Amino acid sequence: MTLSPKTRVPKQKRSIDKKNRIMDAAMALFAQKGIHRTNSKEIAAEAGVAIGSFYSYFPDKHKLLTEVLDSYLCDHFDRIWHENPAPDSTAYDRIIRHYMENLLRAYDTAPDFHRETHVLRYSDPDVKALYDRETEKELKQIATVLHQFKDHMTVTDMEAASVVIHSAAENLAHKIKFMGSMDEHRLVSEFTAMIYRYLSKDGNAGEG
Amino acid sequence: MTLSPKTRVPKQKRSIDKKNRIMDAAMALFAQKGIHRTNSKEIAAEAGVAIGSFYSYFPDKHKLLTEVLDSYLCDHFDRIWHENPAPDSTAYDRIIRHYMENLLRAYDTAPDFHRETHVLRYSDPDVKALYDRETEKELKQIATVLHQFKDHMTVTDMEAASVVIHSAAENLAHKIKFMGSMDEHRLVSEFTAMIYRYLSKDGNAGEG
Amino acid sequence: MTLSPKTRVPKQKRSIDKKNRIMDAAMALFAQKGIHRTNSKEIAAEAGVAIGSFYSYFPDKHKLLTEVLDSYLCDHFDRIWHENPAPDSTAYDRIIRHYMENLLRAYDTAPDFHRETHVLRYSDPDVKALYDRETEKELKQIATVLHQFKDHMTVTDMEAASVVIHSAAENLAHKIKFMGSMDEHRLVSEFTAMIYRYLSKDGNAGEG
Amino acid sequence: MTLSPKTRVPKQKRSIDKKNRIMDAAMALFAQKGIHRTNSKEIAAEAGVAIGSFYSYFPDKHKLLTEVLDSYLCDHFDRIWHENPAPDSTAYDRIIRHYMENLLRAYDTAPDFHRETHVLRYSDPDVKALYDRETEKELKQIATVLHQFKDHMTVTDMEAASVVIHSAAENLAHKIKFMGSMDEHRLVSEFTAMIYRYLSKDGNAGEG
DNA sequence: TATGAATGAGGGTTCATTCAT
DNA sequence: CATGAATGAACCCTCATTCAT
Repeated sequence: MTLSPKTRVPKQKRSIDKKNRIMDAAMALFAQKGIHRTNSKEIAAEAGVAIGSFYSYFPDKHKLLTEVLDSYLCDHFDRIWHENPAPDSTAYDRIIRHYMENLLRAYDTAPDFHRETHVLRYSDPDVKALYDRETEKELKQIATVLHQFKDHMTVTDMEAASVVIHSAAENLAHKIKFMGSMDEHRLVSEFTAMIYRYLSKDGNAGEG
Repeated sequence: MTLSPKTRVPKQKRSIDKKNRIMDAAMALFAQKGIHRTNSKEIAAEAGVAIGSFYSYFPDKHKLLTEVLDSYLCDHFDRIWHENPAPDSTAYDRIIRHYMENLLRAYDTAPDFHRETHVLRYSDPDVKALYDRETEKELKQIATVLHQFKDHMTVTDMEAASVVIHSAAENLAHKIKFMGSMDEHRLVSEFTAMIYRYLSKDGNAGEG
Repeated sequence: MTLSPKTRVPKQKRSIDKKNRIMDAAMALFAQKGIHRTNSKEIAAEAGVAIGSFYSYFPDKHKLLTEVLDSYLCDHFDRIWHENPAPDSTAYDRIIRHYMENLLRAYDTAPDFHRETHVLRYSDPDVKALYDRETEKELKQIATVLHQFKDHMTVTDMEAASVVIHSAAENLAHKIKFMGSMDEHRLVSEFTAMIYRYLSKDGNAGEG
Repeated sequence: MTLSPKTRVPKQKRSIDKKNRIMDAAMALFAQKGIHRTNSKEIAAEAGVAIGSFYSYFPDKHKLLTEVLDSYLCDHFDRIWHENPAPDSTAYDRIIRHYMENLLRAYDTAPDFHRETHVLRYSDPDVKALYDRETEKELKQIATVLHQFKDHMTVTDMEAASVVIHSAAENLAHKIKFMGSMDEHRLVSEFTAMIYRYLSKDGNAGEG
């Protein structure tokens, strides 16, 4: 009886389920068929919901996308950094490899969805904003780790270093997960080597 | 890095016949307004051509896109590798920096078009094929350069190294050119440092 | 023009029960946003009532409209004829001017609502029926007044005269209240002159 | 081959026919079923045209309406003032009656369409603009006529007089043509009497 | 060969009304 | 009786592509 906002704010369990059903259906279809090859009617049908319900939970198709993406990216971040914590070790190469492996595993939840939204990053301001937020969070984490080892490192511009490392890792993950580039194991090893030698004061030691 | 500096056939200023006029118009509009916000009528109008002519030169809109992209990527490759040949030097860091700078300059011709097509790479098989071909060419170039200096390098899996380097460079270029990430100069320096230390047998020397 | 000055039952401030709250809300929104730009959910929300309740008081949106209009038109009539009784005078021009002024004042209660429903008169049979009833009442009043002064008048077809006068007055009111036509005062004076000379046996006397 | 405007400007005979077919179909349907009960597909179907053609001639449904109305109102004006010129007489009442009769006849072309658009006058700015222009033209004509007879008239505020007369005539026409009010002949006579006595210096003469 | 009028499937969104809780 | 989630027909409009001229 309060002056209701235009889109329903689900309060009852049944409703929350429904909103989630729509989001799940959307995520699945976006991944399967691509985002702009999926229309709102299909999403509603896949969720087992009338088209009218769709529009009572989301003001439009685009807002649905950003809500799904928002939720996905939060999960994604947690999977990289919280689900499987880094080994408490001074073997930096272990930490680097662990990071890259976690990153790759994080993509396994919904690689197609990630790919489909990632491409919108460059053309859709709302999607860009969400990815930028995610990138900021990632950069902060990387910078924190770099800081811990700063006495053993040659790098001085930590901020730039974070960007370069993040950028390299991200695109490598995309090559592996989106394009099936080469053997994953070989690339992880090479990436680990690259970052290790880049950071390490004496470039020779390492895993093996 | 002396690979055939054969003069690049200038593909710009080719507004000679109708087909080329259409391709130029498409490229301009795709860059300006985005690929799926540009419709075939607009392209024909911009090219000063009837919509019917459009369809006598291209079976459909998608084929137009791939032809334009094909031509663009050939140019792009030449701009990176042939337009401004690498210094004949053993100062590897110079060569690395030179590569990254050339790469960034190559994007300046049509950054918006590059961005717009790049995103389709992940969802459109034909676009993917063209980018894959381009990537193959790039990897071969990088591998060739690595080979020249293999005695001064720690790296053994050259193929993996090429992928990792290319991947890092490409994404950094995208961050800089598509997203306006940080200061270009700082990132180029940091990238150079990363690759240099990664490859170099003794990780300490370098530019400065 | 002394027709029963029985005190008008104040229909405003009737926000007592749900049904009245809904009717008030509807009237306000119809006026504010236009009738077909107002949907049933908004009315329910504005009334602080569930949409389900709406439909337990009114079989459909259209019935709500006609009930609101019915009530409004009764008010409207009272405001013209009972609220501010005509001067007991033989100066006919005074009486004419008084009528027109009362009419204009009556519109001030809810000009936007009046305008919005008035237009439906021509396309909606139920709305037409209500307005026709209202018009009948008005015509009767005008005829009664004309009758009182029949000895001083040239007019013989009183029924036709009533229609012509009512019609002129009504449309002038709409021009003034709905369209902001010209200066109200000038038009009222000119209308008074027109009707006065039309009715009066010697066309020259009058107010000034 | 000129940079084409978004909606087709018909140049060939066939196209002009088509645009006219659409406008005629729209006018017929608007009259028959009401403006907002007529959808664009129906109009296209009635005109024997694909929905896509509809939208190549008109940017949207609303523009179609205003174009049809524009054309209709120009016709309407001509029918009142040019088709059947007023008698060259000094019998003012003849002129008044002639005006009212012409006005009524003008409505006979498309009374339902007139009614349907007239109601939008109060809520649609573009429709209002067209009707306002029409009203201006009418007022000018009336003022011109009044001017011709100014020596025989009592009225001094000609502008206000024009508005009052036009307003009375218009609404009377609506009552007669839209609502079937009373006998047309009686009302025309009474209207003629009213205006004649209103204007005439000695209020007694006249037709009969 | 060139033209541009014509096509119509398809997409996003609204809202009056119902009915299970 | 009150609630508000659910429904789905209906609407407006776009645009890749065809084909008669």
